[in-house]
Amino acid sequence: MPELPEVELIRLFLNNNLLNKTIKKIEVLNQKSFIGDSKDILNQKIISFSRLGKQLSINLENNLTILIHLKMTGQLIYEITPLSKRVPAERGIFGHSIPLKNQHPRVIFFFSDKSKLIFNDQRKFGWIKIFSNPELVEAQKNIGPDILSKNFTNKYFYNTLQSSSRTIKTILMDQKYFAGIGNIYANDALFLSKIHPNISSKKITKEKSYILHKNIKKIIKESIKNGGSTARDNKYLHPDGTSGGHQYFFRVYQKLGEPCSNCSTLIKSIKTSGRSSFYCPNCQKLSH
DNA sequence: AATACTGTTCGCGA
DNA sequence: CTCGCGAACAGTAT
Repeated sequence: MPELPEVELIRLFLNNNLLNKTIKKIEVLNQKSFIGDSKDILNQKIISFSRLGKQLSINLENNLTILIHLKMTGQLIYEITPLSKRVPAERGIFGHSIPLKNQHPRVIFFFSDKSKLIFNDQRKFGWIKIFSNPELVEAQKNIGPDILSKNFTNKYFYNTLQSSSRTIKTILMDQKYFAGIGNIYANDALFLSKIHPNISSKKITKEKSYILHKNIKKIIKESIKNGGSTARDNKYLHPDGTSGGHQYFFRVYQKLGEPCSNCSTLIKSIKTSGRSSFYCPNCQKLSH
């Protein structure tokens, strides 16, 4: 479920709450969700958190990394007692508590102070893997520059778009080119840039590419400020169980049949290599 | 009741 | 190499 903004918010939360804590116990409730030997990370202190695109790294004292991918329905929920010790989430102005029902715990980490981090994952697509440094580099070598990194330059962006005739939305969501964009932010960034999702990537002009590059960064940062997107069925929650607020600012994503905020034409939905694309047929023409 | 849909990515075969 | 499509899985909506 989560894209870059949601994973980044989780990273910030965990950095505020879990830094320097020691892993005391790990319960694996679904074998498929945890790859590696949990004994390797027992009694290890957490020294930092990092992120590449949608992947979250928990870096340990012994140089091993716990790499987490939440895929469609993964959640990380942090429970601590007493509650008063919890540092609030950075969740924007709309955050409110969501009752934790229909959870699907797959892996639970217990820490020295009795707090615990629960990995929920309804559909079991997500995973947690243990890596050494060289293994991590190898595992991430085919992932493109993170949207928020300085390597995500305008020039690299345009050159990449020129390199393929697949649809622009497919390219935006392909993590080997740029890391972090998923279906929500691809839809809304294309709308803001007045680009049809199914136009051939190499047909994007330099000027349009510049606008799209700017809008991608804008919308990703905007979502982080708004606390990320808690869309259908509360599949994204902050680790303290509160909701995000960016869903109230969706432009076209899941807005089928609603009027375009720009011209009031009704939003349409089509498929782009198997995924739903939402767009305004008036603002986002096929022939730009 | 059966089918389609869902915030993701990987592997297969063309 | 590139591409599109189904699979991995569980739940809800039509």
